[in-house]
Amino acid sequence: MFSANFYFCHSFGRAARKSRDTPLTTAHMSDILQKIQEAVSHSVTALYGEPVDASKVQISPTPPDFTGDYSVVIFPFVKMAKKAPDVVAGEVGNLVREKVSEIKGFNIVKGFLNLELEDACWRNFLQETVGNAHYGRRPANGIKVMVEYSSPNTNKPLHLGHIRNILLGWSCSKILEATGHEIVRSQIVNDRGVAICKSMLSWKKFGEGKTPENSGVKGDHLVGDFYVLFEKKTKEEYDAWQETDAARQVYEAQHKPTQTEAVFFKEFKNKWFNEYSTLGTEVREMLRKWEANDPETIDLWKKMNGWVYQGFDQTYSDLGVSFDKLYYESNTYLLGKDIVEDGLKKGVLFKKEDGSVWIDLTDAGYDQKLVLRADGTSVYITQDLGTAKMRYEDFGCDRFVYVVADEQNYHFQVLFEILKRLEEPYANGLYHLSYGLVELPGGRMKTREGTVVDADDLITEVIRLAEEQSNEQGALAEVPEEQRSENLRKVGLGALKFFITKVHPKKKMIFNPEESVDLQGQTGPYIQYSYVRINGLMQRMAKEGIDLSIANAYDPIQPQEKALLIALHEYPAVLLSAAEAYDPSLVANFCYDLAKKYHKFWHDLSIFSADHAAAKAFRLQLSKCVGQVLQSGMDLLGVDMPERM
RNA sequence: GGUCCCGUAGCUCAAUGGAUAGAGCAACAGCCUUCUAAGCUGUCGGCUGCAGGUUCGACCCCUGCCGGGAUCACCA
Repeated sequence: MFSANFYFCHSFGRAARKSRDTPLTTAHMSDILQKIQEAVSHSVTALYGEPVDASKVQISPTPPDFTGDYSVVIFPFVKMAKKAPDVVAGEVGNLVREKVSEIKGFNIVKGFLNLELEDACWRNFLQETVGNAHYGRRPANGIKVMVEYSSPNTNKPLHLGHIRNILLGWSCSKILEATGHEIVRSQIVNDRGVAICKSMLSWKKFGEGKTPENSGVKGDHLVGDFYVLFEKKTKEEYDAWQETDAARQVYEAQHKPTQTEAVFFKEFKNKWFNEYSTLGTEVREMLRKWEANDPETIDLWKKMNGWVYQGFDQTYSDLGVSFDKLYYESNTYLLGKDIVEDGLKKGVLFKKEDGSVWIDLTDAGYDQKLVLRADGTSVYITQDLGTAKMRYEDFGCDRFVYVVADEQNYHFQVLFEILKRLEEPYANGLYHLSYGLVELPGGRMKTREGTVVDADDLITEVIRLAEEQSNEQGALAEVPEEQRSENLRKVGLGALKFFITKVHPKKKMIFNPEESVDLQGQTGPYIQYSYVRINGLMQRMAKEGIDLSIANAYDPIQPQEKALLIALHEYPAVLLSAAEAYDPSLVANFCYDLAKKYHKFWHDLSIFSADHAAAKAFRLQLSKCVGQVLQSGMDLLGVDMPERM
């Protein structure tokens, strides 16, 4: 099937540059793709008389089944050349080869010009990369970005959904940082409102003085337990109420003909809570007292939120994430009114007869949206308008990334649109990193059905799985306990974090607690394992005092080695794409691909017992470089590498 | 109903508009006297939801359908 259009051109003019004695003066690998693009551009123009933008020349790694390192897509030039694709490829190939001394030869397959680079290029690339701890990273670009990646409520502990949110945000912030941005990591804590009041009231009525200290329950869980208890007590009250004469009268007077009693009372629950419930009345009273700064209520609120923060801090610390700036809703929920004032002045907003303030976004495909109630109090979006401005004033960031689930897409579209119309200076730098919800095999997680996967439980479980696996292997049997548990932590969390970050953010993901966090195959531990193998090599290398300087005498480079070199060479471009797309999954998939190639290399080729000293040195150097890049890439996902496993 | 997102192997996920759509899991069959087998190799598995269109070339872009989800609050 290849016979008609498959031929090699290796032999053209080889003699002059065949000698290995004098190393080629090559361009740095980082420049070579650009050099090829320019050469193609010039060649096409010279041959066919039409200008071609060098940056538009498509060049990509040659797929493994074909010979070559990089391939140029020739189809775009076929029309201007008025010749068959393979003829064009041959003509362009010859000219490009003359212009770029690093090209050893080329072949043509169905309109693809496959270029093979001199091994010297790759040896040089390895040498200049292996010592470079910053490989792939870019210098500061002067752009300041705030990433808000956690916005928990303080009435219950964090769950699996928060974990995806946190890991995505953390990873994005690391990727942006690596590509030269200055980062401010922020959290907005929803520390006020009716939810926390429910926990407070519940504790006050039924708590019997329980604290995290005297009960041994982690603070956020303790507060969450009282929230659940409140819901339970409310349900009991509601069930009892339904038996009363008052309930009967309400049902008789208000039910629709088609509604059974059960259906009616199910739908009536909110109304009942707001108008009939004793607990409802008490909790509203508590909220009122909070808003009135009642000292006793504020004290309780501070105490219980304090417990929650201790708990959150523990979970954040377990996940290895941190924040530069915390915002609290209790400080921001009144913000935004000045912006509304300003918007009215500018005529962007308008006031209805009742005094409420609105914006009309129907021309942008949205609806009319309330931004301030008639009584002058804020709604959700008012607050976000205010905090946006406050953040800008606090830090002067050029860009703001909100990591929030996709159920709030509409909210952010509207928010950004309003800020644009108000001509806020930061309005064009806003980005909603929207991600799909995490679902269980049976559907969404439901608090009421008790299917919520708790963050702390999950972390404990993945570490337990790692330990179980490790015990089967027995590899850590000799390792001191402290170091052992540290490695197991890294493996367990590596599995969890990789499992979550490898999925494209926009996609909703199915999380099966039984099966999802594998330790084999396309997983975090698979990648960590390749690092551990490399680490073993490095220790032995240090012990034996091996000199890597003869690596440059290695020849010829084997396909398994070339595959690694090409992958390593892609790394900086992967980071750039990931930063531009706010997409950690690109980095995750790159790391997996690199680890896979390394395992193959390990299996196929001997390292310490290589035939020649140069081969040994080269392979060690290559391994070291792979280890560096894997560590660097996984660090951007928040994954630490164990030394042993 | 309007708007937005997602439909790829039994399952979980990949694939800057480019070559024969790839991995892992599950199932089956192999590979440790050798640098850690959490590894490697092989077999099995597909009308990329359907139908058109644009293009030299479409999983990818456009249109229309069909499924699934989100959202359209003076909740956050």
